[in-house]
Amino acid sequence: MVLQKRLDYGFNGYQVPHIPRATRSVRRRGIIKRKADGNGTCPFDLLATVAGKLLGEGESSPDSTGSVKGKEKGAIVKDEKVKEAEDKSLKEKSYTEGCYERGFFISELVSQAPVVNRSLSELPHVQNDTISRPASASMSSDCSEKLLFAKQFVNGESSEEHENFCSKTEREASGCGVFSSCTLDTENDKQMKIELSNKAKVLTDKGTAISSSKFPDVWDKKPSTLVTSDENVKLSLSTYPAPSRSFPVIRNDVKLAYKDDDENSGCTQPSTPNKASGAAPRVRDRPIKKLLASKYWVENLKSDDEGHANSGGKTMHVYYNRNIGYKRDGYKQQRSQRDFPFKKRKLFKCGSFSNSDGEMSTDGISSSPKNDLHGNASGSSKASSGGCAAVGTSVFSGGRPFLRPGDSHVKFRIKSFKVPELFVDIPENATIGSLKRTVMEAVTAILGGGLRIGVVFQGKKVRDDNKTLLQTGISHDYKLDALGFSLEPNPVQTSQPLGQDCRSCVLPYETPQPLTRCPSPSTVIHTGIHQGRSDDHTGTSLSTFLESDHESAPSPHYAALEKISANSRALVPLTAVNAEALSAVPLRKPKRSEATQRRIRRPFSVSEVEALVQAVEKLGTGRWRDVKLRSFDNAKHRTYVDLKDKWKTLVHTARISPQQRRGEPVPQELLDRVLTAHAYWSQQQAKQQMKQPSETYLLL
DNA sequence: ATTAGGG
DNA sequence: CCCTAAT
Repeated sequence: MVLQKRLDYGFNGYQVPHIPRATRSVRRRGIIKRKADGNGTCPFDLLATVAGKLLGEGESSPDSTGSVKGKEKGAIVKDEKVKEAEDKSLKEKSYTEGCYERGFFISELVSQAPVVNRSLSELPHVQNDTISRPASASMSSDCSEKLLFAKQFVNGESSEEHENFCSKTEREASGCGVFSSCTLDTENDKQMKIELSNKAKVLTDKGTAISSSKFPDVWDKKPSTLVTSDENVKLSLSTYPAPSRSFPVIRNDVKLAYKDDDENSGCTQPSTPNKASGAAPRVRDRPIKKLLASKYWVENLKSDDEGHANSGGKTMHVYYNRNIGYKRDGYKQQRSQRDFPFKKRKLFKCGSFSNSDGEMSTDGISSSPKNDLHGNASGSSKASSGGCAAVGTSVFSGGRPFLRPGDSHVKFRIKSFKVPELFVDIPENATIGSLKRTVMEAVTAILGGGLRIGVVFQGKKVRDDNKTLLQTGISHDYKLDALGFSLEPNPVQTSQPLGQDCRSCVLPYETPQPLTRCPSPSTVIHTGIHQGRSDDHTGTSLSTFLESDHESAPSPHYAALEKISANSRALVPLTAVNAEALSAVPLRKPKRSEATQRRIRRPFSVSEVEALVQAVEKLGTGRWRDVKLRSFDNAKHRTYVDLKDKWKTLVHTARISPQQRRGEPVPQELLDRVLTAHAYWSQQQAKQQMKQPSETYLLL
């Protein structure tokens, strides 16, 4: 499978109302960085894998020292940071939304197509359309192109299956695809192979099949039915293209409203109460520590597909990055999540996508230029253009490709995935390397975060993860109009219970002001429809959810398209407030990677500790500058902040058991002195406060 | 520039 | 150690 990553970077053409940047940009940058660093833990393996391989791995450029360092920290997730990052993503997205899309394309393989790596320009209208979008400068990263072949092995029942697509047997996809290698810039030739263990299933929105373990509570995993057959579905990237037809993909239009943390988002506060309420311990409810940072994606649905009254905006709280932070040690993370689901979940809670389906939009991109008939072209163009779409889609064609009789394998290649939104804001004087890193981080954040893979077949979404490819109709001999994969908001975040809370929170922001985000004529085209989201899923069980979704019903491509267009308009509105918030958020922060290197770590030696203790004993805590002058005046690298921090850690160290201490052991004697001194000075400090309550206390 | 704390 | 907020 090849990923052609198209990144538009919004510098040049994209005109955004300028808004003062947030002052805290620096910090955010840091956040982002960390996020980017994380690899590996994705909600869904497939996605995760892809993202990880494509984005994370191999990305470490030599120059990104900072990044590397960042990894050290990576293990530690900072909720706040994550949130912020996510928020940022959201902001960016909304920001960008409707204006142009950035795409991540996995190009479809055409069997005949000789060219492995296609330049964007080569892409069919749709893609081109996107690319050509005004204002968006598209950068195509040369991602390695890989072909993805899905191969379905015939199981013993194959004959039966052939006859009847709907075999009773349900297979689950137990395996996750593994991409052997995929790096953005390098190793273009590598192939990615996805193997689904026996009983491969089509992963649907539920995404349960895929690493459900990571999000245990979110989805109820159905007990998978295991088939003993040896059949495997293998998706491998191959280099040769398969003929594919494009099918129209429908994309939902989602409006994202971003709310800055600084403005106490309603979400934040409300959420807390909820938590207390004991509402379902869903992720969402979790109050986020600093909700402030949380952003929301607000989806304003004026009308659903059916033309229902607008459901109101849907709020999606997206925390794309949440995972990233944890990635570093997936093991731990997972464990922790299980043990303390909420804890980690917190991050997500607000990030849940309330949109009913969770699948926001799918963009269809037809691989072959020819298939316009079905409106593919239009559909695709719309999709692609629709910067507004919340989610990226991929299109690929299934090729009927090489099927040998008796060989029930389905081979297809994902031509591309679009990354919903990436907004890059980077100084002109930034280096290319930093730009790359920045983009990479953004992409990683998005992919690593709450995305899941959606499968669209013949114009309709395949929601049942338990279905086999055959049951779904995807067989080696299927007509292959279209098999599409889409990147969708991760359902996890959408836990029902939470949804309302978040939503309510969001509401304020959702002010229905028409925002002309997508001024370009193409806007209409861009807008996607909100698929399947007609009903409010809140409270709906997942399964129900799936069933209820009308989308599941096979619908003609074009029908879907129509819907899309209709809905699209409604979605557009964004609150001015939101806009500002967004604009205010610093999108990118190249700084850290380049200039601001983290200082090297310099553990305090025992002698230093001794000096510190002695100084503090005499001067007390709170006079770090004096301490510095007194005992570390020569140690240029020791700032008073360092000394303060060291004291802090010393106190902590002294309080924990020796077994828990790490690093060069500090003599117990010193630690005892630390505690003594700390206690003494703390007492002194307390006394001081008692003496001069000052006006401050009067208030009470 | 410092101080205090959270991360 | 970093990052911020508050002094």
